[in-house]
Amino acid sequence: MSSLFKIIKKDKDSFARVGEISTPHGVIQTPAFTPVGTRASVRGLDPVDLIKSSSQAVLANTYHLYLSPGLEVMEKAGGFAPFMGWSGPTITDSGGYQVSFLWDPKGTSRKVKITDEGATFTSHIDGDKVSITPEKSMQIQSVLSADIIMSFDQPVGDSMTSKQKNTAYQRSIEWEKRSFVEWAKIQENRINKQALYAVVQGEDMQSRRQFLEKVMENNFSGVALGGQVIGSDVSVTRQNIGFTSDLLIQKPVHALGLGGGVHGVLAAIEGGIDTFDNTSVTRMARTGILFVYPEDGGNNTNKFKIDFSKSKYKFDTSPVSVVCDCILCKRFTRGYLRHLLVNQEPLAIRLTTIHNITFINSLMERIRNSIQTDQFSQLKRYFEFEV
RNA sequence: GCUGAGAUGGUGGAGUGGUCAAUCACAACAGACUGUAAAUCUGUCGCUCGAAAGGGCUACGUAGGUUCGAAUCCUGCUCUCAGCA
Repeated sequence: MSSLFKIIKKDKDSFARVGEISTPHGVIQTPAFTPVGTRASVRGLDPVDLIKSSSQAVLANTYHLYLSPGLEVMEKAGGFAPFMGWSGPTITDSGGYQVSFLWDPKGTSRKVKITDEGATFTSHIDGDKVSITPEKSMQIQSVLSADIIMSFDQPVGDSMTSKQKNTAYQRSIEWEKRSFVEWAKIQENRINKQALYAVVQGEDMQSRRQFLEKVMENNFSGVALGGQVIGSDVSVTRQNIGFTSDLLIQKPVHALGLGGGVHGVLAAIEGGIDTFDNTSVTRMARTGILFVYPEDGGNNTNKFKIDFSKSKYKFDTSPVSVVCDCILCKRFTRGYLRHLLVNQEPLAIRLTTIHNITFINSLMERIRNSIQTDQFSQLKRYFEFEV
């Protein structure tokens, strides 16, 4: 298991590092972005699109795939990756986040009951009563068969009272311990061994560190940062991640749901993040908001994002980006893209999703190269990121 | 030409005497989007003054009329659509 992660080069000025995560399905060069394919599909893209946009791994979701199509289908397919035709490395989330946060986004009265045993909730698909425990999550994730899986936790939400937060911390530690035990048992009978990451909660550096020390009494393969918002506030991110990473020198660190765009990514990597997922990269793409480089008009003010559905791009014959080499930028104009977006042509989703994933992946490649050549600072300046 | 129906804001389409600057949808514009129930969600959407509360003005084809009061009732005109010739 110790061969899971190898650090190749450390940045001289920060916790950033270049490394390799070796999985049964290939190597992930880190730092890396892992696109989210919730239901065994990165919306709009097929596996060839993913490879062409330099994606190294795909993250799918326990909660969604458990509810539909269900374990029987997943079992027969041999996991979600073969099911979707993806042969590279994979990650699954544990379902903890969905169970806690996504049960009632529309105000309907779906109920989630969380006890020390686990979470019971109503399926958003057919109203069935479903329950997920730490053990169950491990069993499901074994069937989904990702290379890297997450322990089952109860995320700490901003709206919780301090008492609720405390309960969630304690419960998560317990749940993760149980996740670890179940995982260890399951792995004995698996051919392709899965790596298990502990999910670390925490509102500030202190609580995160305490949590980490506690949860790592079990020898998890890696660590995922969850709960607290990461990325969107650069200074908070720096403190949070930079602080904890000194305990994680040899473990791969994943950021669950890393926000904040280009600067959020830079801050997190500076803090020692090795991999991260994010849904807004692909979600924003679908609404026409695309990442652009400084050469294309990206700057600190627009956060390196431009909404190409705006009518001012109607007659624009230039490409989205002169730097990017994705199919959208190589073959089509901004005006054509706007046309596709405004008229809701399905092609728009594919092209914009390819672009945003390509952008983030190539940002990752630049970061890896810059760390290797001691030029990470220059890269940060290029993106107007305060060093 | 006759008969019938109708003309409402960028568009479709509610409203049939006061609570209508006018339901709603779409478009447009602005904003949000962290482990994806998100090709979603939120706001604005006649003009104008105001930070806001709120005020002023102009509006429901057009010209008149009835009424304390009309998008809503009456008459003329213009136009559109359907049926008959």
